[in-house]
Amino acid sequence: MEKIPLPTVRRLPAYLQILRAEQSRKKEWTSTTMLSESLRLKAIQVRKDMSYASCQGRPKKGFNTSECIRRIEHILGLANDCEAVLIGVGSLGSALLKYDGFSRYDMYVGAAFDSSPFLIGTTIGEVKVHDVDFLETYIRRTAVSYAILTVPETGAQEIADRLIASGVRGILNFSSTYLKTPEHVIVRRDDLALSLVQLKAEVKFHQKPEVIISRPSHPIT
Amino acid sequence: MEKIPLPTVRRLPAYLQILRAEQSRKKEWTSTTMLSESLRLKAIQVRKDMSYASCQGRPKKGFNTSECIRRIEHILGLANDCEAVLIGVGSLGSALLKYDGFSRYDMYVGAAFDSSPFLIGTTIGEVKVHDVDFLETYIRRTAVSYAILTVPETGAQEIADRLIASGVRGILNFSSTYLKTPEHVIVRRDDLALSLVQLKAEVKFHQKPEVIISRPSHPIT
DNA sequence: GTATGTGAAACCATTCACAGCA
DNA sequence: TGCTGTGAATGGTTTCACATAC
Repeated sequence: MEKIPLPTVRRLPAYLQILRAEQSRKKEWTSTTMLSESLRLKAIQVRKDMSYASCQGRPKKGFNTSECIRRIEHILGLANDCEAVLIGVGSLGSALLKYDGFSRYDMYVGAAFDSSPFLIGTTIGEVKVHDVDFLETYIRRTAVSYAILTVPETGAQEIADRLIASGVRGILNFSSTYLKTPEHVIVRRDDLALSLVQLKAEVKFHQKPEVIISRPSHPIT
Repeated sequence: MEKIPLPTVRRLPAYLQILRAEQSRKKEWTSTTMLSESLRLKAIQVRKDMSYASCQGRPKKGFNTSECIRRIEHILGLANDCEAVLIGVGSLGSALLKYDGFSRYDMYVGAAFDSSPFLIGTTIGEVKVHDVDFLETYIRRTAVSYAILTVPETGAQEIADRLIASGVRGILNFSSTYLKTPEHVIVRRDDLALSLVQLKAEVKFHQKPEVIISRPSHPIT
């Protein structure tokens, strides 16, 4: 199989979303043009990505929607349900527990953890909140590989260490901390403030580039 | 002034965070080594970024912390406070209103908007919730340039259109919708489910690359 | 004609190698 | 020796040009 560039892999979920929408509208074929217009990407890039993903289309028609969906789902490993745990049931943590979007990619939050006696035992958005002392036991028992970290900054590193020691391979970190983790663990940092300031910086450069930045091809928005 | 690569611009806020922490610890000088270890970046990359940002350091000492902070703040345009509005006071919207991290980058949410009579008039985390009908008036009056969109998918495009018509230049979109926007508006999409599935995909490729992906140098985690 | 497919070229970012300075 | 600074080389991604299929 061919080598797929990381940026391409990151765009695949976006294609998947559009393709699924097309499928639910009973469209058998989806063209590059359609995908590129929906996602604001250059048509040529979509075609190249499809080619990397070994999706094959037909001239004049486009790509077979269902087949393409299957290919992408396979590459992303979405075939079967995938559980994540969430640690830190503050306002952001609670919002994520109520969030229903994860199922779009066949993922779900199976359990939440906190140390507050007021929260332990409660259920938020169908997810039960456990005592954080139970964290290691739960992860080992269920062999969960992914964790969503919504704890205050000060506790983030400690919890991360415990997650990793218990076998977690991927951490979605919403705290502003930069976690120290071993090579084999992937951390993705989703810093809300950072998102906003990056947006601001890009707007600034876009309108009056007193500092000139390159705009090779912006990521999917 | 020199052209700064977009990836560099995106790393600047991270440097800023570390530099500020150093400053508050009264460290006059900050070295590349220190920055690179904190952020898990290669030292050479940090130096190159600093060079792009026209920060100049001294051999053996490093970079002057305060001066470097000023440079980066200037490039990112953080000099003065910057307001954003938030639309959609659901659970995620509320969490963001209570979130106190924006001030790290001298930004704040000045007003929130929703259509629910139960929310209009209330104050969440010091931010007042207004009737969404008041949106255009508020934006025009205060000349706000940034908006955080935490509305359900179905309403996202309509609100975006109204924001843009009122003069907003940057939208932080938390809905899963891909917005159609004119060239001059920057949209940054922060899809929570997408983050998790991207994390999963990267973990998958990292452990058993049946599909091989390139790993040039991952973004800051 | 219209849309896919692919090797080559262009472009951008990262890394290297080595220079300079305290 | 330890750290910054920079032009050149490398590596990866996007884009182009053109071939191909219906």
